[in-house]
Amino acid sequence: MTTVSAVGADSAGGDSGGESGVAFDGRRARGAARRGQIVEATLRLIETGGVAAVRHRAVATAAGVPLAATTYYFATLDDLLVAALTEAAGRSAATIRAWAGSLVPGADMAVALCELVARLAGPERRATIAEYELCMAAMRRPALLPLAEGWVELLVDVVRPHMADDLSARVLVAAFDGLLIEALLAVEPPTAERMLPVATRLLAHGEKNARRTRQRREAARQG
Amino acid sequence: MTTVSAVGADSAGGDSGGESGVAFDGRRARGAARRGQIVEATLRLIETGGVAAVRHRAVATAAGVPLAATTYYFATLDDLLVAALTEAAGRSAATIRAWAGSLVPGADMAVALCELVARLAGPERRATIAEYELCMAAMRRPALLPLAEGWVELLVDVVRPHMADDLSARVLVAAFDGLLIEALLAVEPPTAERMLPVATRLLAHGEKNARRTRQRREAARQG
DNA sequence: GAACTTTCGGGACGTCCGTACCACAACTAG
DNA sequence: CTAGTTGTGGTACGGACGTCCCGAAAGTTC
Repeated sequence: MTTVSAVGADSAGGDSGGESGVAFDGRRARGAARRGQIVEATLRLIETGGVAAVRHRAVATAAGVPLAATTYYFATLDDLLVAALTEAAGRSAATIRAWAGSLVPGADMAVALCELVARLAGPERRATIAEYELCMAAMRRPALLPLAEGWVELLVDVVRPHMADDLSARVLVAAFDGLLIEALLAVEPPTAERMLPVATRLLAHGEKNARRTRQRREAARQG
Repeated sequence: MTTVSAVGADSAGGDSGGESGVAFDGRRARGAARRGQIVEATLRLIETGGVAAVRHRAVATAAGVPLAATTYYFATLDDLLVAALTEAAGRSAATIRAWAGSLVPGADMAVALCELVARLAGPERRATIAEYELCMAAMRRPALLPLAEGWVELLVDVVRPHMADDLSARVLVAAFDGLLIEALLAVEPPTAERMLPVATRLLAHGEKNARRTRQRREAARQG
């Protein structure tokens, strides 16, 4: 819920004292909370209206704060988008992490992936589109591009422990991206069953290999 | 070059006469040309500044036409985006068609795909981003979504004659989409070689199968 | 208490936007 | 020729926008 922003206190002036930790300033605490409200409202706004709908006034209304609060915490609209992208990346990684964590060792990876994609393109379609829109926005802003790239790397890192090797993790993420964007472009989101044939082929790099590595991993876990 | 718009004459009033073909109205011809200029300028604008940069005034300046010309041919900005998306989809399909046509029967599909993706994410990066942005814009506009979905189907149709079967074509397009979006999100576009391992695994559905079908196809071509 | 920092919030400025209007030119049809 | 249609383009209007400013309030430190 709370924003774990990487930007920190940038618009604030400067630390008052030296290196001693500021005990606890109630003002800053409430300020951070409000900042989180604004970021969350921004994400909600992107979900309903796209990145184009992100304006100071709209964000202020959605967050229930006065107009000046948005310019106080985010000097420019780009800063606000940076914060939103960071937050969205974190949420997305959490989603994938939860999915990866619920994988059972013996199950078919393609089936699990299709279920994830179907969910992201169906019930959670709006949030997914918001994430992709933020990625697109990042392509045009050199400052945001590393963040978006790190997003992909984060996904790879999240699924890596559940895969046989590094390459398999990258293959899975690539297949995930390909399936997801096509599912998002469909007039009505495809079911997991409909995507399964494609996903199976995408992830079937000779099933023998995969099964052997899987068994090796399980053996290592038990031994 | 010329716009093959599906919208036709919508902002014009109505046909003057009955069903007889209008012989040749020089005004309409020049009007269509100007319309094409405007669409092309819009695409150029999207390449450099994104969909957000599409404004009547900016388009007019880029196309070298007065402001009123843009509102004359496209009643609203959305109409202009529809035309741009249609045009972009056509160009994209032409690119893929050219690529598919240059495939040699025995060559490695993964290598060819990586070269295509490297080109689209490297030298032609801006145009590719423009296409994806238009797709994203389509996700929010019910009127445009079928067009974007048709785009994906078009890609499948284009590569289908070069593939063993229907499923292979869909797999290829999905891998293409996944690789491309990740390549676009990289800070510097990856080389074809760097993507090759992932692409190879994505397209390797048991190499035996593929080789057998390929040989069958070649035999059918020669016999 | 005083002095200071931080947050708050109303308001205003200049700019750019979409769109509409309208007189006029180019052209065709009769 | 006249009448009618179609393209042209300068201009203007109401509104929304990003951003800045500055006084007030809340809170902290001494």
